[in-house]
Amino acid sequence: MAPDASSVTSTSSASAKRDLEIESIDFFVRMMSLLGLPRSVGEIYGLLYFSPKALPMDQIAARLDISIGSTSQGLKTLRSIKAIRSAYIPGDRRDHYLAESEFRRLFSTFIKDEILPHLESAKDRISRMEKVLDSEPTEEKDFYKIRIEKLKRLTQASGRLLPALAKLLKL
Amino acid sequence: MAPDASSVTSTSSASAKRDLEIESIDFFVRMMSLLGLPRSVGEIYGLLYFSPKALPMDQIAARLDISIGSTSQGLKTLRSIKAIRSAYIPGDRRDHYLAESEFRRLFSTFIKDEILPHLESAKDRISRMEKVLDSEPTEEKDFYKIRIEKLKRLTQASGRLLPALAKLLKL
DNA sequence: TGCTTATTTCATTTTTTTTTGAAACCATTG
DNA sequence: CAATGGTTTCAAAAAAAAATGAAATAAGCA
Repeated sequence: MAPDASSVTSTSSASAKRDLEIESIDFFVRMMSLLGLPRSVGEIYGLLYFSPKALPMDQIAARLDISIGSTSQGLKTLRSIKAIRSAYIPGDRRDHYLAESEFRRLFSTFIKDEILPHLESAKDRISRMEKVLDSEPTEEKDFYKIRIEKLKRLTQASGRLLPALAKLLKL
Repeated sequence: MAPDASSVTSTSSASAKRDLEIESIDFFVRMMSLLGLPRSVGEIYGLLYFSPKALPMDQIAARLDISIGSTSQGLKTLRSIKAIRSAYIPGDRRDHYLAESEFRRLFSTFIKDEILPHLESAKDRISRMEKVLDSEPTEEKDFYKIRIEKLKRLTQASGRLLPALAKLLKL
Protein backbone atom coordinates (compact mmCIF):
# COMPACT_ATOMS: atom_id res chain seq x y z
CA MET A 1 0.00 0.00 0.00
CA ALA A 2 2.77 2.46 0.91
CA PRO A 3 4.45 4.11 -2.10
CA ASP A 4 7.84 2.73 -2.97
CA ALA A 5 10.30 5.28 -1.64
CA SER A 6 13.13 4.34 -3.98
CA SER A 7 11.24 5.18 -7.14
CA VAL A 8 10.50 8.61 -5.76
CA THR A 9 13.86 9.62 -4.36
CA SER A 10 16.09 8.42 -7.13
CA THR A 11 16.71 10.04 -10.47
CA SER A 12 19.06 7.26 -11.51
CA SER A 13 18.01 3.98 -13.01
CA ALA A 14 15.79 2.13 -10.60
CA SER A 15 16.34 -1.05 -12.54
CA ALA A 16 20.10 -1.00 -11.99
CA LYS A 17 19.46 -0.81 -8.28
CA ARG A 18 16.87 -3.51 -8.48
CA ASP A 19 19.30 -5.73 -10.38
CA LEU A 20 21.94 -5.31 -7.72
CA GLU A 21 19.37 -5.93 -5.03
CA ILE A 22 18.25 -9.15 -6.64
CA GLU A 23 21.78 -10.43 -7.06
CA SER A 24 22.49 -9.55 -3.48
CA ILE A 25 19.41 -11.28 -2.15
CA ASP A 26 20.20 -14.34 -4.19
CA PHE A 27 23.79 -14.33 -2.96
CA PHE A 28 22.88 -14.10 0.70
CA VAL A 29 20.02 -16.55 0.52
CA ARG A 30 22.60 -19.11 -0.58
CA MET A 31 25.22 -18.06 1.89
CA MET A 32 22.84 -18.06 4.84
CA SER A 33 21.49 -21.43 3.84
CA LEU A 34 25.09 -22.66 3.89
CA LEU A 35 25.09 -21.55 7.50
CA GLY A 36 21.77 -23.31 8.07
CA LEU A 37 19.70 -20.16 8.29
CA PRO A 38 16.26 -19.94 6.68
CA ARG A 39 15.63 -18.35 3.35
CA SER A 40 13.84 -15.33 4.79
CA VAL A 41 16.88 -14.40 6.84
CA GLY A 42 19.04 -14.42 3.73
CA GLU A 43 16.50 -12.34 1.85
CA ILE A 44 16.34 -9.70 4.53
CA TYR A 45 20.09 -9.46 4.90
CA GLY A 46 20.55 -9.39 1.13
CA LEU A 47 18.09 -6.55 0.79
CA LEU A 48 19.68 -4.53 3.57
CA TYR A 49 23.19 -5.20 2.36
CA PHE A 50 22.60 -3.22 -0.80
CA SER A 51 20.35 -0.61 0.65
CA PRO A 52 21.99 2.78 1.09
CA LYS A 53 19.34 3.77 3.58
CA ALA A 54 18.09 2.06 6.68
CA LEU A 55 14.77 0.33 6.15
CA PRO A 56 11.86 -0.21 8.52
CA MET A 57 10.31 -3.60 9.00
CA ASP A 58 7.16 -2.97 7.02
CA GLN A 59 9.11 -1.83 3.98
CA ILE A 60 11.34 -4.88 4.19
CA ALA A 61 8.30 -7.15 4.29
CA ALA A 62 6.69 -5.33 1.39
CA ARG A 63 9.79 -5.32 -0.81
CA LEU A 64 10.41 -9.01 -0.23
CA ASP A 65 6.75 -9.92 -0.26
CA ILE A 66 6.98 -11.93 2.92
CA SER A 67 4.80 -11.73 5.99
CA ILE A 68 5.55 -9.31 8.77
CA GLY A 69 5.76 -12.28 11.11
CA SER A 70 8.63 -13.77 9.16
CA THR A 71 10.23 -10.40 8.89
CA SER A 72 10.11 -9.78 12.61
CA GLN A 73 11.46 -13.26 13.24
CA GLY A 74 14.21 -12.85 10.67
CA LEU A 75 15.27 -9.47 12.01
CA LYS A 76 15.48 -11.01 15.46
CA THR A 77 17.80 -13.72 14.17
CA LEU A 78 19.96 -11.20 12.33
CA ARG A 79 20.12 -9.02 15.41
CA SER A 80 21.13 -12.00 17.51
CA ILE A 81 24.11 -12.73 15.29
CA LYS A 82 24.92 -9.02 15.07
CA ALA A 83 24.46 -9.00 11.31
CA ILE A 84 22.34 -5.85 11.37
CA ARG A 85 21.95 -2.83 13.55
CA SER A 86 19.17 -0.32 13.87
CA ALA A 87 19.49 3.34 13.08
CA TYR A 88 17.44 6.03 14.67
CA ILE A 89 15.53 8.13 12.17
CA PRO A 90 14.23 11.37 13.67
CA GLY A 91 10.52 11.86 13.34
CA ASP A 92 9.82 8.23 12.55
CA ARG A 93 8.52 5.88 15.15
CA ARG A 94 9.64 2.77 13.34
CA ASP A 95 12.96 1.04 13.84
CA HIS A 96 15.18 1.24 10.79
CA TYR A 97 17.70 -1.43 9.99
CA LEU A 98 21.11 -1.40 8.35
CA ALA A 99 23.24 -4.35 7.36
CA GLU A 100 26.41 -4.76 9.30
CA SER A 101 28.88 -5.08 6.45
CA GLU A 102 31.78 -6.25 8.58
CA PHE A 103 31.58 -9.92 7.87
CA ARG A 104 34.15 -10.64 10.48
CA ARG A 105 31.75 -9.77 13.23
CA LEU A 106 29.02 -11.75 11.54
CA PHE A 107 31.13 -14.88 11.29
CA SER A 108 32.73 -14.70 14.65
CA THR A 109 29.37 -14.29 16.32
CA PHE A 110 28.06 -17.22 14.37
CA ILE A 111 31.03 -19.39 15.28
CA LYS A 112 30.84 -18.37 18.89
CA ASP A 113 27.13 -18.99 19.21
CA GLU A 114 26.56 -21.98 17.00
CA ILE A 115 29.74 -23.99 16.84
CA LEU A 116 31.74 -23.50 20.01
CA PRO A 117 28.92 -24.70 22.29
CA HIS A 118 28.94 -27.99 20.41
CA LEU A 119 32.69 -28.26 20.90
CA GLU A 120 32.18 -27.60 24.57
CA SER A 121 29.74 -30.46 24.95
CA ALA A 122 32.03 -32.62 22.85
CA LYS A 123 34.75 -32.24 25.45
CA ASP A 124 32.45 -33.59 28.16
CA ARG A 125 31.45 -36.42 25.94
CA ILE A 126 35.03 -37.37 25.28
CA SER A 127 35.93 -37.51 28.94
CA ARG A 128 32.89 -39.67 29.50
CA MET A 129 34.19 -41.97 26.76
CA GLU A 130 37.60 -42.17 28.38
CA LYS A 131 36.03 -43.02 31.71
CA VAL A 132 34.01 -45.84 30.16
CA LEU A 133 37.07 -47.22 28.45
CA ASP A 134 39.24 -47.09 31.56
CA SER A 135 36.65 -48.59 33.84
CA GLU A 136 35.98 -51.76 31.91
CA PRO A 137 38.33 -54.35 30.51
CA THR A 138 37.40 -54.13 26.86
CA GLU A 139 38.78 -56.03 23.93
CA GLU A 140 40.32 -53.96 21.18
CA LYS A 141 41.15 -51.37 23.77
CA ASP A 142 43.77 -49.96 21.44
CA PHE A 143 41.28 -49.44 18.68
CA TYR A 144 38.95 -47.50 20.93
CA LYS A 145 41.80 -45.55 22.45
CA ILE A 146 42.95 -44.39 19.06
CA ARG A 147 39.49 -43.38 17.99
CA ILE A 148 38.92 -41.38 21.12
CA GLU A 149 42.30 -39.78 20.66
CA LYS A 150 41.36 -38.71 17.16
CA LEU A 151 38.10 -37.22 18.30
CA LYS A 152 39.97 -35.34 20.95
CA ARG A 153 42.41 -33.94 18.44
CA LEU A 154 39.58 -32.95 16.15
CA THR A 155 37.76 -30.99 18.80
CA GLN A 156 40.94 -29.40 20.05
CA ALA A 157 42.00 -28.38 16.57
CA SER A 158 38.56 -26.98 15.83
CA GLY A 159 38.51 -25.09 19.08
CA ARG A 160 41.78 -23.44 18.18
CA LEU A 161 41.19 -23.00 14.48
CA LEU A 162 37.71 -21.59 14.36
CA PRO A 163 38.33 -18.50 16.45
CA ALA A 164 41.51 -17.90 14.48
CA LEU A 165 39.52 -18.22 11.29
CA ALA A 166 37.01 -15.69 12.53
CA LYS A 167 39.83 -13.25 13.20
CA LEU A 168 41.36 -13.78 9.81
CA LEU A 169 38.12 -12.82 8.14
CA LYS A 170 38.57 -9.14 8.88
CA LEU A 171 37.45 -7.76 5.57
CA MET B 1 16.65 -61.88 12.70
CA ALA B 2 20.38 -62.50 12.22
CA PRO B 3 22.25 -63.13 15.47
CA ASP B 4 24.22 -60.20 16.79
CA ALA B 5 27.83 -60.98 16.00
CA SER B 6 29.30 -58.68 18.63
CA SER B 7 27.68 -60.49 21.54
CA VAL B 8 29.15 -63.73 20.33
CA THR B 9 32.73 -62.72 19.58
CA SER B 10 33.39 -60.56 22.61
CA THR B 11 34.24 -61.72 26.09
CA SER B 12 34.59 -58.17 27.35
CA SER B 13 31.77 -55.98 28.54
CA ALA B 14 29.23 -55.47 25.81
CA SER B 15 27.79 -52.54 27.67
CA ALA B 16 31.03 -50.60 27.64
CA LYS B 17 31.11 -50.96 23.89
CA ARG B 18 27.48 -50.01 23.64
CA ASP B 19 28.13 -46.94 25.77
CA LEU B 20 30.92 -45.81 23.50
CA GLU B 21 28.79 -46.51 20.48
CA ILE B 22 25.95 -44.42 21.79
CA GLU B 23 28.21 -41.51 22.64
CA SER B 24 29.76 -41.75 19.22
CA ILE B 25 26.43 -41.82 17.42
CA ASP B 26 25.23 -38.88 19.43
CA PHE B 27 28.42 -36.97 18.68
CA PHE B 28 28.27 -37.51 14.96
CA VAL B 29 24.56 -36.91 14.64
CA ARG B 30 25.27 -33.42 15.98
CA MET B 31 28.34 -32.88 13.93
CA MET B 32 26.74 -34.00 10.68
CA SER B 33 23.71 -31.87 11.35
CA LEU B 34 26.11 -28.95 11.74
CA LEU B 35 27.17 -29.76 8.21
CA GLY B 36 23.55 -29.98 7.12
CA LEU B 37 23.46 -33.74 6.76
CA PRO B 38 20.47 -35.78 7.89
CA ARG B 39 20.31 -37.59 11.16
CA SER B 40 20.58 -41.04 9.64
CA VAL B 41 23.90 -40.15 8.04
CA GLY B 42 25.29 -39.12 11.41
CA GLU B 43 23.98 -42.28 13.02
CA ILE B 44 25.59 -44.52 10.46
CA TYR B 45 28.91 -42.76 10.61
CA GLY B 46 28.82 -42.71 14.40
CA LEU B 47 28.20 -46.43 14.52
CA LEU B 48 30.96 -47.23 12.06
CA TYR B 49 33.41 -44.86 13.69
CA PHE B 50 33.51 -46.97 16.84
CA SER B 51 33.19 -50.32 15.18
CA PRO B 52 36.40 -52.34 15.11
CA LYS B 53 35.02 -54.48 12.33
CA ALA B 54 33.51 -53.54 9.02
CA LEU B 55 29.72 -53.82 9.04
CA PRO B 56 27.33 -54.80 6.26
CA MET B 57 24.30 -52.71 5.45
CA ASP B 58 21.72 -54.96 7.01
CA GLN B 59 23.53 -55.01 10.33
CA ILE B 60 23.85 -51.25 10.30
CA ALA B 61 20.12 -50.90 9.70
CA ALA B 62 19.33 -53.41 12.43
CA ARG B 63 21.66 -51.89 15.01
CA LEU B 64 20.33 -48.39 14.40
CA ASP B 65 16.77 -49.54 13.90
CA ILE B 66 16.34 -47.58 10.71
CA SER B 67 15.02 -48.76 7.38
CA ILE B 68 17.28 -50.34 4.84
CA GLY B 69 16.23 -47.62 2.41
CA SER B 70 17.61 -44.92 4.68
CA THR B 71 20.69 -46.97 5.28
CA SER B 72 21.40 -47.42 1.60
CA GLN B 73 20.80 -43.74 1.01
CA GLY B 74 22.99 -42.74 3.95
CA LEU B 75 25.83 -45.01 2.90
CA LYS B 76 25.65 -43.47 -0.53
CA THR B 77 26.01 -39.99 0.94
CA LEU B 78 28.90 -41.07 3.15
CA ARG B 79 30.59 -42.73 0.21
CA SER B 80 30.19 -39.58 -1.85
CA ILE B 81 32.02 -37.49 0.73
CA LYS B 82 34.59 -40.24 1.22
CA ALA B 83 33.70 -40.63 4.86
CA ILE B 84 33.56 -44.42 4.64
CA ARG B 85 35.11 -47.11 2.55
CA SER B 86 34.14 -50.68 1.95
CA ALA B 87 36.18 -53.68 2.90
CA TYR B 88 36.09 -56.98 1.14
CA ILE B 89 35.24 -59.86 3.43
CA PRO B 90 36.02 -63.23 1.86
CA GLY B 91 33.10 -65.59 1.68
CA ASP B 92 30.52 -62.90 2.25
CA ARG B 93 28.52 -61.44 -0.54
CA ARG B 94 27.64 -58.30 1.32
CA ASP B 95 29.61 -55.08 1.18
CA HIS B 96 31.17 -54.22 4.51
CA TYR B 97 31.78 -50.64 5.56
CA LEU B 98 34.45 -48.97 7.64
CA ALA B 99 34.56 -45.38 8.80
CA GLU B 100 37.29 -43.30 7.31
CA SER B 101 38.80 -41.85 10.46
CA GLU B 102 40.94 -39.26 8.71
CA PHE B 103 38.79 -36.25 9.25
CA ARG B 104 40.96 -34.21 7.01
CA ARG B 105 39.76 -36.09 3.99
CA LEU B 106 36.20 -35.87 5.16
CA PHE B 107 36.32 -32.12 5.59
CA SER B 108 38.26 -31.34 2.50
CA THR B 109 35.85 -33.36 0.40
CA PHE B 110 32.97 -31.57 2.01
CA ILE B 111 34.51 -28.17 1.44
CA LYS B 112 35.36 -29.01 -2.12
CA ASP B 113 31.94 -30.37 -2.98
CA GLU B 114 29.62 -28.17 -0.99
CA ILE B 115 31.28 -24.84 -0.45
CA LEU B 116 33.66 -24.11 -3.29
CA PRO B 117 30.97 -24.44 -6.00
CA HIS B 118 29.04 -21.69 -4.26
CA LEU B 119 32.13 -19.51 -4.21
CA GLU B 120 32.56 -20.19 -7.89
CA SER B 121 29.08 -18.98 -8.73
CA ALA B 122 29.62 -16.03 -6.41
CA LYS B 123 32.46 -14.86 -8.60
CA ASP B 124 30.20 -14.78 -11.65
CA ARG B 125 27.58 -12.96 -9.70
CA ILE B 126 30.03 -10.32 -8.59
CA SER B 127 31.21 -9.59 -12.09
CA ARG B 128 27.59 -9.29 -13.14
CA MET B 129 27.12 -6.77 -10.36
CA GLU B 130 30.10 -4.76 -11.49
CA LYS B 131 28.78 -4.72 -15.02
CA VAL B 132 25.40 -3.43 -13.88
CA LEU B 133 27.04 -0.72 -11.82
CA ASP B 134 29.34 0.41 -14.61
CA SER B 135 26.67 0.43 -17.27
CA GLU B 136 24.21 2.73 -15.56
CA PRO B 137 24.66 6.10 -13.94
CA THR B 138 23.49 5.29 -10.46
CA GLU B 139 23.24 7.49 -7.45
CA GLU B 140 25.26 6.46 -4.45
CA LYS B 141 27.68 4.77 -6.79
CA ASP B 142 30.31 4.86 -4.07
CA PHE B 143 28.11 2.99 -1.65
CA TYR B 144 27.47 0.22 -4.14
CA LYS B 145 31.10 0.09 -5.16
CA ILE B 146 32.21 -0.42 -1.61
CA ARG B 147 29.66 -3.13 -0.99
CA ILE B 148 30.65 -5.03 -4.08
CA GLU B 149 34.29 -4.64 -3.11
CA LYS B 150 33.58 -6.18 0.28
CA LEU B 151 31.75 -9.09 -1.25
CA LYS B 152 34.67 -9.64 -3.53
CA ARG B 153 37.11 -9.67 -0.67
CA LEU B 154 34.92 -12.07 1.25
CA THR B 155 34.75 -14.59 -1.53
CA GLN B 156 38.45 -14.26 -2.27
CA ALA B 157 39.38 -14.74 1.35
CA SER B 158 37.08 -17.73 1.65
CA GLY B 159 38.46 -19.25 -1.49
CA ARG B 160 41.95 -19.04 -0.06
CA LEU B 161 41.16 -19.85 3.54
CA LEU B 162 38.92 -22.86 3.22
CA PRO B 163 41.32 -25.11 1.36
CA ALA B 164 44.05 -24.06 3.77
CA LEU B 165 41.77 -24.92 6.64
CA ALA B 166 41.10 -28.33 5.20
CA LYS B 167 44.84 -28.94 5.01
CA LEU B 168 45.40 -27.84 8.57
CA LEU B 169 42.94 -30.42 9.79
CA LYS B 170 45.32 -33.31 9.33
CA LEU B 171 44.60 -35.12 12.54
C1' DT C 1 -4.22 8.48 30.17
C1' DG C 2 -6.10 6.92 26.03
C1' DC C 3 -5.22 6.48 21.07
C1' DT C 4 -2.53 5.06 17.37
C1' DT C 5 1.01 2.74 15.23
C1' DA C 6 4.77 -0.55 15.46
C1' DT C 7 6.38 -5.02 16.89
C1' DT C 8 6.33 -9.61 18.85
C1' DT C 9 4.39 -13.98 19.67
C1' DC C 10 2.38 -18.12 18.60
C1' DA C 11 -1.14 -21.49 16.92
C1' DT C 12 -2.07 -22.98 12.43
C1' DT C 13 -0.89 -23.86 7.63
C1' DT C 14 2.35 -24.60 4.11
C1' DT C 15 6.52 -26.22 2.38
C1' DT C 16 10.57 -28.89 2.57
C1' DT C 17 13.20 -32.65 4.13
C1' DT C 18 13.74 -37.22 5.69
C1' DT C 19 12.25 -41.85 6.30
C1' DT C 20 9.84 -45.84 5.06
C1' DG C 21 8.66 -49.96 2.61
C1' DA C 22 7.90 -52.32 -1.31
C1' DA C 23 9.07 -53.11 -6.01
C1' DA C 24 12.72 -53.28 -9.33
C1' DC C 25 17.21 -54.40 -10.18
C1' DC C 26 21.75 -56.91 -9.80
C1' DA C 27 24.83 -60.36 -8.93
C1' DT C 28 26.33 -64.56 -7.27
C1' DT C 29 25.91 -69.44 -6.97
C1' DG C 30 23.94 -73.95 -6.96
C1' DC D 1 19.47 -70.26 -15.98
C1' DA D 2 16.51 -70.16 -12.02
C1' DA D 3 16.73 -69.03 -7.28
C1' DT D 4 18.34 -66.56 -3.54
C1' DG D 5 20.32 -62.81 -1.16
C1' DG D 6 21.84 -58.09 -1.46
C1' DT D 7 21.20 -53.33 -2.96
C1' DT D 8 19.06 -49.44 -5.03
C1' DT D 9 15.22 -46.66 -6.28
C1' DC D 10 11.22 -44.16 -5.67
C1' DA D 11 6.36 -43.08 -4.55
C1' DA D 12 4.00 -42.31 -0.41
C1' DA D 13 3.97 -41.29 4.63
C1' DA D 14 5.90 -39.01 8.46
C1' DA D 15 8.49 -35.57 10.58
C1' DA D 16 10.70 -31.23 10.81
C1' DA D 17 11.28 -26.52 9.54
C1' DA D 18 9.55 -22.24 7.96
C1' DA D 19 5.97 -18.90 6.85
C1' DT D 20 1.58 -16.91 7.74
C1' DG D 21 -1.83 -14.07 9.94
C1' DA D 22 -4.15 -12.60 13.65
C1' DA D 23 -4.20 -11.62 18.48
C1' DA D 24 -1.44 -9.76 22.20
C1' DT D 25 1.82 -6.58 23.60
C1' DA D 26 4.60 -2.55 23.69
C1' DA D 27 5.77 2.08 22.78
C1' DG D 28 5.40 6.78 21.24
C1' DC D 29 2.49 10.69 21.12
C1' DA D 30 -1.64 13.89 21.82
